[in-house]
Amino acid sequence: MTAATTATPRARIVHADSRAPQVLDAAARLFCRQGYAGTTMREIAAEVGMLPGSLYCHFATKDELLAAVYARGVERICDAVEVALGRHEDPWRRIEAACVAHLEAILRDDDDARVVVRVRPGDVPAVERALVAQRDRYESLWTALVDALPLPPRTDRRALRLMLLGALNWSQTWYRPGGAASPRQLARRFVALLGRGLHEAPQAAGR
Amino acid sequence: MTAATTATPRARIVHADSRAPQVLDAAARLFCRQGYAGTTMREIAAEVGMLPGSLYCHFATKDELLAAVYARGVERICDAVEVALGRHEDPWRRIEAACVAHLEAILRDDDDARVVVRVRPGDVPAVERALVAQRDRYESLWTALVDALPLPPRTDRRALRLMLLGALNWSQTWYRPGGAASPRQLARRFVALLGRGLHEAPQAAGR
Amino acid sequence: MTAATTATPRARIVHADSRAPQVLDAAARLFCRQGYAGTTMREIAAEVGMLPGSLYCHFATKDELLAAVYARGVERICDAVEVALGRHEDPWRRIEAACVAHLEAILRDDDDARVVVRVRPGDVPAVERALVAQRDRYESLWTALVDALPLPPRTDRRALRLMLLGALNWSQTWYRPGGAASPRQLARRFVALLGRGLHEAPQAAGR
Amino acid sequence: MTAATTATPRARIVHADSRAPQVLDAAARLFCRQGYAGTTMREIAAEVGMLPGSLYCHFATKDELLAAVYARGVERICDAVEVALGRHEDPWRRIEAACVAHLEAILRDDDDARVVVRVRPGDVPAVERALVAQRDRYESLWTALVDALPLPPRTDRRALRLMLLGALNWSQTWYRPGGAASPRQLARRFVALLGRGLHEAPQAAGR
DNA sequence: AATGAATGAGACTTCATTCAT
DNA sequence: AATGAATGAAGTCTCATTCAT
Repeated sequence: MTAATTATPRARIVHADSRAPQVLDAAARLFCRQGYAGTTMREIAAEVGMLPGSLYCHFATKDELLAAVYARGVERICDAVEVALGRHEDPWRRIEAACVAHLEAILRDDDDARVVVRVRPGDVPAVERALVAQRDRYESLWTALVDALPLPPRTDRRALRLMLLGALNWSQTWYRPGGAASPRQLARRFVALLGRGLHEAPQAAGR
Repeated sequence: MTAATTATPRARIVHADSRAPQVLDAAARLFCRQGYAGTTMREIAAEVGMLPGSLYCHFATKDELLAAVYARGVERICDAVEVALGRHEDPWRRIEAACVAHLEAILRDDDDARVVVRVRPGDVPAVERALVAQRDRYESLWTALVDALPLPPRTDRRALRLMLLGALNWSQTWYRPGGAASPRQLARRFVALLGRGLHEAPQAAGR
Repeated sequence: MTAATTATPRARIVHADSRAPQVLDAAARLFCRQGYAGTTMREIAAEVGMLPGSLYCHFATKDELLAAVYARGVERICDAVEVALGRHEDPWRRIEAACVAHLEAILRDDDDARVVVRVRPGDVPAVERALVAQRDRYESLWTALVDALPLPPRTDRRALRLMLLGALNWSQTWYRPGGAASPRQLARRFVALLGRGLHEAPQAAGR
Repeated sequence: MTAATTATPRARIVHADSRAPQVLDAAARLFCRQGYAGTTMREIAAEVGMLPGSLYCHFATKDELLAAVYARGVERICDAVEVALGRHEDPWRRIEAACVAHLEAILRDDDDARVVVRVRPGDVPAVERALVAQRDRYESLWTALVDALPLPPRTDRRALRLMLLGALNWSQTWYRPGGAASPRQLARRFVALLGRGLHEAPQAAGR
């Protein structure tokens, strides 16, 4: 943190009492609970205590509202991961930290982040490009992380990245808070499974 | 055996040309392309060349139509995996075969199977129970597969199962046919990544 | 009753096992419970254990089905009233007996009779004529009954008839079986109220 | 008091030209012409020159629209009767006035009032309670009116009330404007029939 | 006499969105 | 920035009815 301290809000010329953020919050909450197509503008408005028409003071269309939520979500995950990365230098430690941050973001109450995993860009053609671009920006970060790993020769790094992110993202499907493992533990176990190798040492059964 | 036997088992007044299967096909196609909420009964009907109301001769509600598609999908994946398993005895070979069968089912043109991965049961409360029950039936098969693996002591077998299935299922999100790797190759790479161990040092084991 | 005795059914050429009567029963039951517009052919069919299309083996349209029920209903009320009239000669006794018979018919389980009171002919233009004609046939009977009463000069006999029948018919709106008074009692009280005169004798308050 | 007062009490952003009343009018007109089940939202909308969906700006469901019409109807009848009662003190005069007011309300062009008699609450389960409650409110007024009558001992006052109201209400079934008697005349005749006593012998009393 | 599938119209209702105020 | 009313299209589903079998 630099000079600008807590009390002094950044001088954005947005009316201080704009309720756009509230709208985004509500939309995020509903999108990630019910999906995009399963959520109506009415519901979002009701959640904020507005009338449906009023939403259009802040966002031109439902699609754009999603895009805004999505952007915030990617931002949050990026931030979380970057903060986590800042604490480690070892490549395996770094990827583990990234997994923990990613999983915490998409499993906990950060609705924006969860939307990024929940909503398929292809379902909203009008903004598909924008969504994919944002998601790609984030995933390139993972490409770098995986590339930095010291791996056995001929390891398929792309498959590794996809496997890891896939496992993490899919967990949103079955994870329920208060379950056996916390997001942090879960992330670590996934990484451990990959790192250690599962073929029993002695048997070397292989093919 | 008299005259009226083999050819006409009991087809008497059965209207053999029910178009229910076509409806299921169309529904599966659209559900997995556009999602459940994003698909309309109108579209399904149009795809079969029926009027929307005619769909209700075969399925009482949209929800039930989904449930029927879903059931067929689980059936198909189960069958595919079981057939694949029949060819192997070694636990690692078996799980690899299951991964290949699973991935081929949910990435190729088997729309029913793809719907199982695409649609979240929680999005359709009216039939959530039914969907989850079917999916669970299938997943228990995986629990057995993972349990059969000879693994280092204290390996978290649940995490392993979730990781593997998660990675497979999520691939539906990004996979495009004609890509770099076929479903079969992809599945094998995922399994290989897990089996070998990626830490450089004791890379001795493996295939 | 003439020669044709009980065991020998009149030689109608209707197939003895026709289920048309069952259909009529079911239709009557539902029409008088839910009204005409509020009852569907599906419901009627289900009540008889048929499919909707099968109803059309017996009745060409829903309207005609109503007309048939209605006809049976008028028939039943007429019969009941005529039987009741057969037992009395005194005009007041006769009208009281008619009221009792009428009320018992439209309040008890005779669904056909109840439909006659429940359904407004005007709601079913296609058969309105037929319904009204049948109802009129019955009401002419009441005109005769009222005309036969020895009444004070200048009594409005038409108003009397309308009032009496109106009170009787409307009771279908509020009457619940098992209530304070039976249909028979109720009918008698109505007649008594009319016959006795309610102005208190001595006061002669009137206008 | 400053400038901005009297003329604009609080009308600020109130869109004064709501068409809800027009919708109610149209609904009442159609409900009492065709019955509740026999009337469609389309028809109502067309009658007001709206699109069907626009009706839902004002009423959440067809049922609620009926409830609103019904409420207005009860209100109107109550008002009419109470106004009529205000002019009389003699109990017989009062009940006669009530009958006249009631009958004029449900036979003339007050569609709201007519709906109250036309529609059976039991046909619309979702709002049955509300309708019955309103109707009961009105009928309690009649209980009081009848109780106030000086009647021969042991007269069944409940039967009297039901008979009178039944006769009045049922007249909606057969009455056609421009007929022999006006609603006012009809009501008076009904009351007269009850008051005088119709047995020939002691016809002394009366008007 | 009855079935099962389908029709075609239309039911009620909801959707995202617009716009004058 | 927000409202209340409205739009126009479309949503799921139901209706009476038809017809080959």
